[in-house]
Amino acid sequence: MPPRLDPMSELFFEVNTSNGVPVYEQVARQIVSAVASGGLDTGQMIPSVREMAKDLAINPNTVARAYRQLQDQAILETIRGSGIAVATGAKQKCRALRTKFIRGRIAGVMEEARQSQLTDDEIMKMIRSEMKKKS
Amino acid sequence: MPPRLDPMSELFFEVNTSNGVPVYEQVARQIVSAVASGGLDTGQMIPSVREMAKDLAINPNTVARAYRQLQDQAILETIRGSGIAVATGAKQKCRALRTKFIRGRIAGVMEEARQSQLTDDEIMKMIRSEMKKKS
DNA sequence: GATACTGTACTGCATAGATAGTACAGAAGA
DNA sequence: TCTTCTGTACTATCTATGCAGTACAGTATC
Repeated sequence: MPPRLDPMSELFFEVNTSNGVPVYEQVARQIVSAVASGGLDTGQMIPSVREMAKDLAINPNTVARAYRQLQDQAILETIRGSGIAVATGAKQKCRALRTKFIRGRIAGVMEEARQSQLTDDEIMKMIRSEMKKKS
Repeated sequence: MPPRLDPMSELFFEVNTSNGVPVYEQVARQIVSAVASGGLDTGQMIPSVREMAKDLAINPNTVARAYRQLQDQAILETIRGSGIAVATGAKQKCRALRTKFIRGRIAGVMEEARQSQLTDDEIMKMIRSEMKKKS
């Protein structure tokens, strides 16, 4: 069995408690991204609930909730008494999830922009300008 | 004084109670968009709290909250006993608000996409594809 | 076997949003 | 003047959500 991952040495998880996004969602999402990008491989043990909670300065239950959500999607699997590992076939699922999630966000913004009666040109201008800012 | 606007005849307000966005926010946002786009002009009386509530099948207090929020921003002004009208200079304010809001949304999605370790190319591909879908 | 670690279930608390009800002040219109 | 409409204020309640704290069950390790 692969050694457990040191949460802060290789991955750079962080939570923002003031942006409205539930903390457990942020944790789950970052795990999905890490698996999708290859930062976490199948079979790899992830940090324990308590360890992750300590490092992120959040409640263990919040971490457990994120893990459970990913378990329900068969992305993580529990080895009781030992820990939680990345499940077989998780990478493909996570890539699909990531795409679906971001596409959903984009669609949401498009819908809001449409309701605001902005033209496609105006929207694209804003997008390009924000994308420049980012990099 | 201009006649009060019939809420459903000229504007097409609608609320979605299952998308997580507070109803009062949706109402306020649609008014801002209407003013920004010229659907509502300065001096125009908007539907009364009770009328709007009835048409949208929501609580009058929820409508009042949306109106109050816009009053605080000097976009609407109260004429006690008569109703609420679009304030002077509201159009410019609303255009600025709308832009700020949508830009913020776009920036949020960009940030999420970055955290998901997607490249700018991948993001742009998704955006173009979603924009096609929309129209 | 004892200890220390795993995950997990359960309960309670705090907050935010929406609703409902009531009451009040001011203006329009018959 | 009287009625009816406006907005506004205030309180209470219900619900959903997020999070913290505690306790419990199973496994690894010495």
